[in-house]
Amino acid sequence: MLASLGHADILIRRLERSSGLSASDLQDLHMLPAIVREYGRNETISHEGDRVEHCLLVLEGYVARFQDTRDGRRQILSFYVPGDIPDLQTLHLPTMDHSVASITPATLAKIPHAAILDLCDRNRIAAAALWRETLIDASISRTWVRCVGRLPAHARIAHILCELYTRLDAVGLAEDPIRMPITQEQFADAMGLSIVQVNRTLRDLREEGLITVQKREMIVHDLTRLQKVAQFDPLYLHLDPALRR
Amino acid sequence: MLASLGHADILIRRLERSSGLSASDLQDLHMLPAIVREYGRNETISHEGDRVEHCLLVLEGYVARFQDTRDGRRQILSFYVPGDIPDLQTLHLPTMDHSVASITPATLAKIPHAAILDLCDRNRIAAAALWRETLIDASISRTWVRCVGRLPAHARIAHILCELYTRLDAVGLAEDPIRMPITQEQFADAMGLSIVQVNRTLRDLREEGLITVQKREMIVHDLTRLQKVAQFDPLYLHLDPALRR
DNA sequence: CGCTAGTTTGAAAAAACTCAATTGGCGTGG
DNA sequence: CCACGCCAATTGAGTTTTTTCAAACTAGCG
Repeated sequence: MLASLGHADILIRRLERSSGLSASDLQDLHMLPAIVREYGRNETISHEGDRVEHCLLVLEGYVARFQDTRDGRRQILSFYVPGDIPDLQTLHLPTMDHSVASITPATLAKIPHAAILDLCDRNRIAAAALWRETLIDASISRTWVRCVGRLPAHARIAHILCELYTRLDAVGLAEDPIRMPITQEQFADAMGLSIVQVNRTLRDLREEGLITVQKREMIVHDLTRLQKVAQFDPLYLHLDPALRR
Repeated sequence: MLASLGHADILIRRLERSSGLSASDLQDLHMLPAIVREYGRNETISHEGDRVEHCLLVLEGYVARFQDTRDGRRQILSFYVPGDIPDLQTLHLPTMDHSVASITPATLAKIPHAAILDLCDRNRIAAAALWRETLIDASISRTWVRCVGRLPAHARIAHILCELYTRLDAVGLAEDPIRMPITQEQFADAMGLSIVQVNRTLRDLREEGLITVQKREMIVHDLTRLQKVAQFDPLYLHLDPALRR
């Protein structure tokens, strides 16, 4: 179905928080048409090499971007939660340089590039907010480079946990205990580790009393200490209103 | 000195190629004021945590962005060559989430954010071109995540060589033999390896006849085979005009 | 000529990986 | 309701990759 979506609401709330804009600046977003679709777990939504003409807005569930290596290994490049647009860069780079997949059952809205570009022409403030979102996405990738390139396994795992916790918290989705529907294989593919290593690292973090895991739910017991282990500094998420222009 | 720079030329030429725009669309860029400054080798130009009000345009030399870890290790996040703007994201994220340093003697132009933002308001086409540049930068970071996270040492080194060669070639700077003024320590910090490992890997690549290194100059003998070792696909650099909108 | 920064090599240690087997949870079909 | 099967988590053991440490070597420069 093609509908003038109330689904813009989640995007508006997101941009209000992340860019510190008022809802009135973003009213135009309500005009964006979208096709809403549900996906099962582990469905590939778009492929590296595709030319796309829509952006994907996550409404529900978790989504990831990834690239594969020739020998069939996978590197997850980032996780996305409701309110995120995993492929916003396709607005100006319509050829996908990576793939997108659901990692839980998920609901996504497909919004035509043409509509977003048109909106950007009419509303500079919204345009700047969207540009800013792509810049934060880039900042997250840079920090992953540092994380994967220079941190030992236990710090990497702690880091991704801190990031997910902080990002979910920023959009009001961090219940406690926090649901963490990510498999150990996915953590491994995200942090450049083997499944076995992830498993042992999680055990260690458990034994140190930093987290508890039961039935896909993760309880962060000691965020401060977890951040210390992770060398986690939330600066790169650019969430702090005091640091905005 | 604050001057209406002819230094815009290098930027214009760059955006012409990368965005497929005509020089007339970009005439406005000549209006950008800039402070030109020279730096020595290994000078830190801006620091993580700084709030900045200018962007840096590389006119000459090589520049890198990096983050440090608590124990004093360093991760280089990307390299920049003439025509690049290493911190274009500060337009909308004025707090630096990483540092910038010269890795050779370098000349940079400092361009005030206000002037660029003003230009973007007046010239949509230039604005889109700049947005696009930040998106390519993000794409490069994502590919580095895959590279560092999932490729063995010899593929990582081959990959960064292919990337530098291709990017230099794209702006007409890839002479043959190509000058590669990057130390083994910098390769190590870029690819998440130890200096020793980089040295041994370069030796192996040399022994396989893929490259020659003498006096800081690197000759790529067999780009095709090097790309194969690296699993290098230039798609992520988004250089191909055929793939543009 | 001696200093420095960078490169190179050997050897031992550490981190992480692979392989292989087992366990546990959960949904489905009988 | 139970058994089966599947996917994910877990554990042990041996191997590989990469790191660390230490020392020698080299080239450029004042």
